[in-house]
Amino acid sequence: MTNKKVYLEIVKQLREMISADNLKSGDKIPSERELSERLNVGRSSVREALRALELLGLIETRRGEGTFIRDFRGNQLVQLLGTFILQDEKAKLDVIETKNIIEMDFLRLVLNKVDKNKLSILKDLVEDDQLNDDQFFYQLIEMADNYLFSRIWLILKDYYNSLNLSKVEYNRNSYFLLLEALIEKDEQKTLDAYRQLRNLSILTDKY
Amino acid sequence: MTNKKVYLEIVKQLREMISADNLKSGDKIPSERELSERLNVGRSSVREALRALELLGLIETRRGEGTFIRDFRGNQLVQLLGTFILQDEKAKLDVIETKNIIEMDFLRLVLNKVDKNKLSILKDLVEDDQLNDDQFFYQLIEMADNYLFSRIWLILKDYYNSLNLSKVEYNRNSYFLLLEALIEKDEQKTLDAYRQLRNLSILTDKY
DNA sequence: GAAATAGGTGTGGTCTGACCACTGTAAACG
DNA sequence: CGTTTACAGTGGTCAGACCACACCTATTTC
Repeated sequence: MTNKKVYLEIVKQLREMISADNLKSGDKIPSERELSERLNVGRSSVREALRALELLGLIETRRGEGTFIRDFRGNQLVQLLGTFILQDEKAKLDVIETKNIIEMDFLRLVLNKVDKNKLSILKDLVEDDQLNDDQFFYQLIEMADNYLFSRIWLILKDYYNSLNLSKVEYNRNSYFLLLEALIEKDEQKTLDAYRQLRNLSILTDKY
Repeated sequence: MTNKKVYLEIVKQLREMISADNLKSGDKIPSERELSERLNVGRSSVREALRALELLGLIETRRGEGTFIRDFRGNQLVQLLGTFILQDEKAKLDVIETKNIIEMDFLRLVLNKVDKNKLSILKDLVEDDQLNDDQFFYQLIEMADNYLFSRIWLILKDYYNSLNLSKVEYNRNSYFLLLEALIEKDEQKTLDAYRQLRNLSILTDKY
């Protein structure tokens, strides 16, 4: 029964190894040759496993040095998938809609954790034209303090920007209104300000 | 300049090849040996690329037959990542919070496109205990008609399930309340019903 | 003639050995 | 003591070999 693929078994072994030795990001894992010997498999099989994990962004290899565990949290794999998937028109509309929804979500999150100081600083930045739209929302999303959520937004942002939509010129005033609404902790007003910012009306009636 | 890794180049080539030939899921891609020859690289490098894509779930290989493009939609990569990544507690909380937020989002989406027939059918299914929680929400999310959003939820669901949280026993009644609220197009009532279903209260005050 | 069989071909799966490019370090040198 | 050099270890790549398996086809068998 040579049923199971060796490289998958190696992936599994590696996972256990990492867990057992409590390895963290930055730590070195055994060399390909050593793994090959220890696990009684060919080096090519080890490499297949490592390359797969590398593409997933779980490890990092440096020639002449070795293979290291990576900080998983920036899983770029979704972007990889994105370039494979996003194609038809409906998908584009979905991106736009989803991005808007997510942005409203973290506006609500921010409402719960309003930090007037940070918002004030942000206001100054807008005043000095220091930020573009992405950067503005990135500042906000950081306040929401949810890493996973940030990731989703970052990916959506990339998707969105890759759509090459005609850029709408926003006026600074819209951002001010939004920030003020946040400071006032007024959800309705905040979301209204957002809709105005994005020129939303019909489709997103409830949003 | 042997800078770029060959296997990454192969991944890229494959992507272009798939795009150019308009290959869809189920289609066969050239054999390892043929790719090796056509791209002037060693077969082992081709294999490294293919194994990586396989682990990502983008292709499927069948010994004796060949390598085929897979239906991307079934993202099993999440499980892999899940077991690798989700470690610290904050990350887990983020997953939970995010999943809840997303679910509320598509409840709102559904509110805009209420289809009483479908909701009625869903009600019957719940009545007959045909669905578990995931399936219930999957039915709802389909009504929201946003593929990208569905994908995000599916991923979150997988993450969530890989957390191995103690299962809360939901009672059917909560689902009924939720469905009724949807049918009535009452946003407040819908979200309240959802919170009750998930036993949310404090943290998600605004939600 | 139809069905069962055997063989051939093509495919992925794995291993081995070889060589290259690069890094870090210890030994040799000045 | 500082600099240079040589070497060992590591990842990167390739070529060739063999195995296991799936499929098709020609042959045999009934």
